[in-house]
Amino acid sequence: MPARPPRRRLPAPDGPLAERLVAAADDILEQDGLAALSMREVARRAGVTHGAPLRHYRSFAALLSEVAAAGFRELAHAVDEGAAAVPSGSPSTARLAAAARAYVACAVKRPGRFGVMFRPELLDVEHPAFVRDATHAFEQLVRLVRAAQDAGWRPDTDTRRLAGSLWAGVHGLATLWIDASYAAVVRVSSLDDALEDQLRFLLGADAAPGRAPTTANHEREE
Amino acid sequence: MPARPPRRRLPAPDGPLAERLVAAADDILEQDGLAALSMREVARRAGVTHGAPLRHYRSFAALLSEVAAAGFRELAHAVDEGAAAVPSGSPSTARLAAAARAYVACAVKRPGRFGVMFRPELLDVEHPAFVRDATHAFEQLVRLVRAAQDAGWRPDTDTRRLAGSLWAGVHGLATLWIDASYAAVVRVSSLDDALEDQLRFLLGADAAPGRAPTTANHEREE
DNA sequence: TGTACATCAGTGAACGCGCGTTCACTGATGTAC
DNA sequence: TGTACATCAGTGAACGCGCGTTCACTGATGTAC
Repeated sequence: MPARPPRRRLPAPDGPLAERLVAAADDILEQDGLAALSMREVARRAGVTHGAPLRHYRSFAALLSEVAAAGFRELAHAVDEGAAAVPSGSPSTARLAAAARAYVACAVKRPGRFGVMFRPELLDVEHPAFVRDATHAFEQLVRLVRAAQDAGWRPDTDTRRLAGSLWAGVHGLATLWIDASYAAVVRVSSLDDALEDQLRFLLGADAAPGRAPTTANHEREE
Repeated sequence: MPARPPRRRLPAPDGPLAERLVAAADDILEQDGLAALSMREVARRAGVTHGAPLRHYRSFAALLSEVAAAGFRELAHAVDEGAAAVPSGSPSTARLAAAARAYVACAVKRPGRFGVMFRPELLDVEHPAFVRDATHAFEQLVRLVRAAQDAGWRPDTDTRRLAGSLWAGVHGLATLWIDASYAAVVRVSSLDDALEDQLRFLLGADAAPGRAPTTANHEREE
């Protein structure tokens, strides 16, 4: 009977476990979706036993809140980059349109994580990083809206509320696209098309000038 | 030792079990939320053993699809009633605004069920009643949009796409309100306020004339 | 009116599963002396 | 340079739970004769 081999430590993992766990959760969300996400699966993916994560996060909800916070950070960064890439001198709404495109692209690129960010029943909504990063993302949108107002767009509307309206308009398209409801009933060939429609609707033709509505099909009563 | 009492049939339930199961699922969603919803809990609530539902629905997903279909039917009905209550002679967008208010009211009244309607991973998205009722609800919106176009609102935009844009704009507010994200960052005192903002943003001042934007607070750069 | 039979909705035990969390432990590491 | 000690991240067994689905059954009901 062979002697039981001495228990060895695995080679050092590639980083502090706390961060690797968040990365593992992201992987699971991207590859297998929210339904496959659990504390135990995260531990498996990170190469530790299922008790280990609880040394770093008080609960599964706390880990998910960290995942959501990271999602808001990446979202804010993508939106910022999108808006910053618009040349100065563009119409007042052009930066908002670019921000909206970045928002939707980010959501659709990682729909699982995006979903977690808006599922408070899975999260600890008091989690400091979550509150901080979600708030920060919205404040950034407020700044973009304010700049557009300073450049003449809807100057008489309350800035935060205007930001909220724009957010809801863009967020609605993102979620309806992700859950496949939009494409199931609106006859549209791609998300890009739907998004440009939405931007023209929300911001006007200046913001999404690429396609003129020449193909409009106004279904008239017979 | 007392003789075991003869097993008796319970008194006849108040309706065919298939329908009672959907009603029980609705109850659970309303009272305890989606997290509490399971095949077994539905059976418990309906007063039958947990095997019974499978005589009527092939799977839990099939039952949920029936719940979602009923949700779309009720949504379509509420939207229709809301739009129909607008007196003729009102501005072209007034009916759309009323429809949007009904949509949001319906969503917020039963947030659990509304959530299920847009969670394809829980449903059998090929379920005939689900497909039929979801499609029908959207087609009804298309008719309202077409009527508004006939009355002069955005006449040069493709009707279905315009309906899709409006839907996304209203749906986004509903979901962000339900998951508490909206109120967490936008300073708004009630859903009604947020909704009127949204309608003014999406449809213009004619649609939501109640509140003039006199309290606008354009946060200017310092 | 009575009897034999088929139907089938609902029962309840069982299967096999994965979950979040707890907890006594081990063993590598860093620190104090 | 060597020793004693405390720390604590990670282990792995266990707890108790609920889940969706299967399946042989029972027993009330409707039908055929």
